[in-house]
Amino acid sequence: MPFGNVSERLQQPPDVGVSVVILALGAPENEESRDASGDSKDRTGRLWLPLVRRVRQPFLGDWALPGGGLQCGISLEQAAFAALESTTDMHPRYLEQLYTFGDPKRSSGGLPMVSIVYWALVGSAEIRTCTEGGNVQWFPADELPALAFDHRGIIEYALWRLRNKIEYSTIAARFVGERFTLAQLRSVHEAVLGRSLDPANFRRHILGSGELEDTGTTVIQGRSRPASVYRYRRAETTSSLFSPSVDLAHARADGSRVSQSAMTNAHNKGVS
Amino acid sequence: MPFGNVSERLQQPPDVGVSVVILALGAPENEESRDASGDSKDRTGRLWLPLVRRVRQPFLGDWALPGGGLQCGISLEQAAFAALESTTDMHPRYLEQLYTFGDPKRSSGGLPMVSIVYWALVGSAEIRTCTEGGNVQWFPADELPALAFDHRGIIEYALWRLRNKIEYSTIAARFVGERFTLAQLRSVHEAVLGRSLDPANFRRHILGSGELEDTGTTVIQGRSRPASVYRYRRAETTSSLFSPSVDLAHARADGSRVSQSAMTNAHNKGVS
DNA sequence: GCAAAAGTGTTAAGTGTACACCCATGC
DNA sequence: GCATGGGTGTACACTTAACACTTTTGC
Repeated sequence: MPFGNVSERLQQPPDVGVSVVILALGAPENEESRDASGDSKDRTGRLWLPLVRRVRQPFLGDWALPGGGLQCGISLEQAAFAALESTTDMHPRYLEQLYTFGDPKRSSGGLPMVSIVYWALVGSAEIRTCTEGGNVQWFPADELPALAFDHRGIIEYALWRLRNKIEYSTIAARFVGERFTLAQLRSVHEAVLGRSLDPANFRRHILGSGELEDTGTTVIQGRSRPASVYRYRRAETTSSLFSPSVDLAHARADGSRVSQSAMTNAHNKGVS
Repeated sequence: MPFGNVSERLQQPPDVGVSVVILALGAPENEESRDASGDSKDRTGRLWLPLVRRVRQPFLGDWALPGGGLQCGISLEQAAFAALESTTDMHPRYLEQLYTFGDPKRSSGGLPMVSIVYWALVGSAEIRTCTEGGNVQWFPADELPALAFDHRGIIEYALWRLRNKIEYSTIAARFVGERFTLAQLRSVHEAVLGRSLDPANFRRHILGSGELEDTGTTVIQGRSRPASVYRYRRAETTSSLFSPSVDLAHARADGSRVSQSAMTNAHNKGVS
């Protein structure tokens, strides 16, 4: 790592790092903002994300996205994966590149910095096992604290991308378990979109896509009629160059796939 | 710029550069592949792009995307702008970030390399003024030569993105002049999409979007009824963080805007 | 029985597509 | 007049959204 004063550094290429916007429906329960967030229904009905408190200037004390530097020999996806694991101890169930930010003004007086930003989704089950370190804390996506650099805008962009993508892809499955009822899947869509959806039309739309299959079993949720349990069909193996969402199989110790191409869909309209 | 052998370099962060996929309908006429491309209608009916011949290993002699290194003090967009101007002497009429490629395998034996890739559109008028240097040559997008690194896949991705985006945004205007007939605009769509469109439905669709306004003048194209001349409305000034397409005003000597937010459109479905 | 949620059916409105048709010009 | 492309009208298929209705459970 080269050192030098600011004027020397301006002659060189800027630092390049990888950051991750990690999104989940809910947050760990061993966390401080519990008292402010109401009951557990309020938790799982909103999007939450972990942030890291900065321990140096600039933006000392503000909150920032988890991230790390670039290294040779590993891919950008693996770098994002590592940044996610080192801060939250969780495995993402979806990971895709968001955008690369490099405007000199974004560092606000610090040294120039290029950030290759990924966004990740983690399932509700993984959140419970999350160990919360001293400088890592979860926040509701709609009640963010003071953020360092341009990270607030980056998070807004990730949320916008999630809202768009949930309408034409199967990423909602990353928030729930392998088996789920249509009501559970619908509540995910409602939490992300921020509005209620017609259960009848949601059913027809999601089943009509052919992505789901009935497992044959039913579960009783409340004091109502039992609901059929569905799962996503396998063989979403149409991965191609036109689907930059990453296959993390090679990056995971257990070798399980966490991301099938989520968007070779013809309805996809390009990132932005 | 640090030097060292390969094993030393593997300890350090990889090199980071900016590359550009430059697309146009047509190519300069002072160019060698003229004899192979047929008449001028064949030229303007297809997408062309300029490539640079590599003069060093790896991939010596193959063709590659124009690009350059990163510098502090300028934005990524400005770096892409500079790479475009230095190779083709042209001003882009549209410029947007495509994707950042960083897989270690993509260098194929060379040193690890991260490429922040942009894609650009240039108008037909600018192409004629293009000076073609010795190592720069234009190729049809559907007849590419041997390409270095993973640049073929990058170009395919850019073309896929263009085909998607032309259906819900106004980027087709970047290929034509400020004033145009609906037939001219339709021929752009047909060239990009690779299929013919119903003139009546195209008219209704494009006029129904409210983006065009009639200039009141007409032109006679062939031996047919005169066609009304349209232009895009001004005040596409809803630029926001959700529209990463770049405003190049600050990067242009004449100060004219070349890109208004081309996609705060609700139909946008995220990049990929 | 009653409440609540699962699941089905129906209908009106909107959208995309194919194609028939008229209009204005050059020849 | 005739051919050509500009421009309008229209019918049909399909999708979307709203909502009434039936079914199956807990209480």
